[in-house]
Amino acid sequence: MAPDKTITAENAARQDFMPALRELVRAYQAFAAYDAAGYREAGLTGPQADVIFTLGNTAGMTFKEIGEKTLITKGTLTGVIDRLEHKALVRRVAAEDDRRCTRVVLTPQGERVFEREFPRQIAYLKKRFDVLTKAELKEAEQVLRRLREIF
Amino acid sequence: MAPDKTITAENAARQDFMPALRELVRAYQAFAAYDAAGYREAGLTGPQADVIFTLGNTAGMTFKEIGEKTLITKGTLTGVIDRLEHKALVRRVAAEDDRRCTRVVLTPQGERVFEREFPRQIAYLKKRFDVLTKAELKEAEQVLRRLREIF
DNA sequence: TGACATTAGTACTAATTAGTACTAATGTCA
DNA sequence: TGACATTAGTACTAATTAGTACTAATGTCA
Repeated sequence: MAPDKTITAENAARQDFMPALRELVRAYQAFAAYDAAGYREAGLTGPQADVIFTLGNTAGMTFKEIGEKTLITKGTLTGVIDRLEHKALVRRVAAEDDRRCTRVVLTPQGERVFEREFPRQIAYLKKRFDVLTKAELKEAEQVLRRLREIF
Repeated sequence: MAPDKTITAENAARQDFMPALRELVRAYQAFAAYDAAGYREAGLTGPQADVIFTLGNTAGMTFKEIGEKTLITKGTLTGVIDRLEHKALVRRVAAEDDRRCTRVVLTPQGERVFEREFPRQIAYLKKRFDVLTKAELKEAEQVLRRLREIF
């Protein structure tokens, strides 16, 4: 006879996959907290840093493109770009070819922030990842890709 | 001679650890999106589900304890508990021993939501995790614990 | 006892988030 | 051409978030 596999409020937390799930959440939260501490010192919020780092070394992007890269929905992006524009780090430029689109471009001041803060943030993250071997990094990449693919 | 390892805006994105980092973020985001679709159908927001699921099968917890379990800061928690109280799913009860503390307890209605939604959400997640073998789950758990520990 | 530090929760702010409704512009196709 | 669908961005809402300032209660220690 197969054992009863009905999930109840009592046995739910003891499913086989729960330890892996818990560690996924914890690992991400640990990373996110460390990451946030880095760009907060630079005076940027998470989404603001994300947009600046995405626009760096490009000729600008439309709202749609920025949203696809950063996973910020367009409604949210309006406010984020508003605040970056207010800080004079980006400009809205009308797209020449499609008048529905707005291109967002780093200002010279925004480029300076990118040139300074992006390498600083990467170096800051590298301090922690440096304790991992190349084999560990490769294994993590593969395991995480497998996890992503199940959704 | 050692090669120049200075991180610049140009080479930052090509650091060894970037693929693993990218996959960590993507795997978590894929999980979070799937998870959110589950409890949204139950009429709960993420933090609300988190609190209900944390309080289930307990005699209630203080704000401090709930915050530690869910990683919701106390300022945020006030509003989350307000809304759950407004939905009549939890009650604030004065703690007997320490008058600084408030205990938060599921109402009978809140318990019914827990009994119904917690197993449903776990079963919903299990559908995706079921494609992984026990060995894959174990490897994921170990790799993710290692990642968490570097922060 | 009384000064001082600590702890718990609330009030408030600015920013973010997902989502809906909307307008303007563009594309499709009979 | 003209109806209709699609696309891009904005306006708005409710909820969440981290953070600061605050009050009430408690603990510590001379």
